[in-house]
Amino acid sequence: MADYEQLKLSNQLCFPLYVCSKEVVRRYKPFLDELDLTYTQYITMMAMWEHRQLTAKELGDILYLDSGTLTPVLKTLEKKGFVARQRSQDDERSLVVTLTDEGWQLQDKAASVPEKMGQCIDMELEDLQIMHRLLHKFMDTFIKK
Amino acid sequence: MADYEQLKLSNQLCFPLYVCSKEVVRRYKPFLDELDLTYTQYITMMAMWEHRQLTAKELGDILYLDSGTLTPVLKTLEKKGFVARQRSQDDERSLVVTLTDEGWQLQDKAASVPEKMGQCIDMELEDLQIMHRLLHKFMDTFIKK
DNA sequence: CTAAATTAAATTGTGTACAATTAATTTGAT
DNA sequence: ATCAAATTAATTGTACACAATTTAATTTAG
Repeated sequence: MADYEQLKLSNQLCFPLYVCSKEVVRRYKPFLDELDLTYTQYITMMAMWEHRQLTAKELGDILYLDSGTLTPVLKTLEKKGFVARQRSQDDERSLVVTLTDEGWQLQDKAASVPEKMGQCIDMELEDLQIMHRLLHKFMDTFIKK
Repeated sequence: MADYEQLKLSNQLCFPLYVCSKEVVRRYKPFLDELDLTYTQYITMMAMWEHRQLTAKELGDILYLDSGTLTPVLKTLEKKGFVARQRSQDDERSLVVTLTDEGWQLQDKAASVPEKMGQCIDMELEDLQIMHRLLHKFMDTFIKK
């Protein structure tokens, strides 16, 4: 007789991870709508604000996204006027992404988003800190090649 | 001068949640390929194995998915022969989902997936347990209406 | 008792995600 | 120096995910 206990959703680690992730992204929506950004576009902009200039490859490494996802996201951000895309002069294979003035200005509007989000999360700070630490520890095990 | 420190990816809770969720789902893939299931189809089957019979509404409540996602997933599972879909006799609005023999048989093949996944995760059991507990605590704050 | 409100699925439209492939460029080993 | 191997984006195809709308059935209020 097989042990099906492990097949229950409540015993999985992945399922609550998947649900919490989706739920938090969903709660960003009203705030990100004001910036005309989706969540994926938002984290892309966050990486750009922090690094000023990145290749598509570097963005993919930072965001854990491949070109199949990033290419359309970057084209959309370009269309919205927040970033510029141009081939690297050193290496024609590379796509260099930079922020436009409008992209930089958006950072001001975005500055209040983390705090607003914090108010949406009904959990003790200590628990959030532990979760933050464990998730980063977990991420560190995803040895990126 | 605005404080942009909070806009760094490393200070976010959502970003590692989002990355870890995607990575774990990605690691399920080789095991789920053997069952001819995607991750979404897998958690749907897990709910069905646990509850034997559910309406689409109940499945959505359990899996935190809406009909826009579930309808095509259930149609695919029906096409693969794992579930049957039929209207409730009590309430024609409701869609009752049941498992086929093949759907039940799949549970045997799926029984080893959780253990195989456990071996893929390079983190101490204690950390995983804490994370599990905190994620469930977090989920409990998503007061479902 | 019936019109209005509610509920449940399905549909539509947009935007990811990711695997696999393709195309262009660069690198490296001989 | 040269060509095979590696690297980088882009493309293609499949499958979600969710907001918003639509359609049909049921419930509720007056």
